[in-house]
Amino acid sequence: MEPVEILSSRNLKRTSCREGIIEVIMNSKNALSEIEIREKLEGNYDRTTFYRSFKTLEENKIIHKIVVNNQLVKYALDNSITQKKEHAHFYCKECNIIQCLDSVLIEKPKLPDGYSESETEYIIKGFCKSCKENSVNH
Amino acid sequence: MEPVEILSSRNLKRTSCREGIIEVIMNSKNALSEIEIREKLEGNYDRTTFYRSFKTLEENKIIHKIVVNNQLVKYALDNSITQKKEHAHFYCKECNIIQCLDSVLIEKPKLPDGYSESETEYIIKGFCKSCKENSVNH
DNA sequence: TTTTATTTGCAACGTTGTTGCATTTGAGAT
DNA sequence: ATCTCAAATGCAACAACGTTGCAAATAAAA
Repeated sequence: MEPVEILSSRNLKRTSCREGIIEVIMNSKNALSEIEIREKLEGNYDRTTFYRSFKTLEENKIIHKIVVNNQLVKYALDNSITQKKEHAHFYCKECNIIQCLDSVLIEKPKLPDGYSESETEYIIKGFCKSCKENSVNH
Repeated sequence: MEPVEILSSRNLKRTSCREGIIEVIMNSKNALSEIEIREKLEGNYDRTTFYRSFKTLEENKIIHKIVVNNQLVKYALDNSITQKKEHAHFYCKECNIIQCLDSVLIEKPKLPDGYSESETEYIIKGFCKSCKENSVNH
């Protein structure tokens, strides 16, 4: 599915900023931060526009925000686009990459009586293979 | 265990700020934000001191930082103090309270070959019982 | 081409968190 | 009780992240 189709299917205006963000995220294997997206993007947009675009895309379930910690936020395509099930993410503390752990699924947990769930974040932090191999302490 | 004992067991200087933070967190049922802790604290400390105290307490596994999202961070006692197993947390989007879900344990996930895990965040967001009951749409 | 609601860019602002440095303080030694 | 010194604190300045209001520009439909 093309970025333009995704936008129009949600009745969102086709603007180059939105289109570009979707395209960059689509073409990336891993989740990307605001800065990483801006670097890969053609045009030069104001930070405000960026934040508002992210917000719109998130509200319309086109992208998904992954909060690694209070200082690092990354974005990936929403499951409704990728057709994936709810899954955990892996964050490498060395190379700062986030990848989907498609095999670690998030199951509906048993909540206390009367509680309801809307979203769940499951982030596993550690070191990826290449960072461990290149590390000094082995 | 008293705050003073906890500090000395980690070879940390006993300062009123550290002691106060530990005490406030100990006496709270739920995780607390920086502002909530400051409100309940006797003395008046500089924000810098606060952040450095949190950092020290976290590094020494006395408290644990729970990142709800990029704008909200809360602190709770570390599992090494509470003797609890790794568990998920519930965040109510209405009253902003975080509580431990002691019954939702975090199991060691199967990671790709060569990967290692150091910490895991599992946060379930939604609405708690009293907020759902008091809500308009029912 | 005209119209209109939406989006963008800019300026200003608020919050969160960090750094460098002088001063103060906790805690062990005297 | 006092001295000593590393460690902790307070202050000022700064950087990054994110938001708001408003005028100008633009997408999309008439």
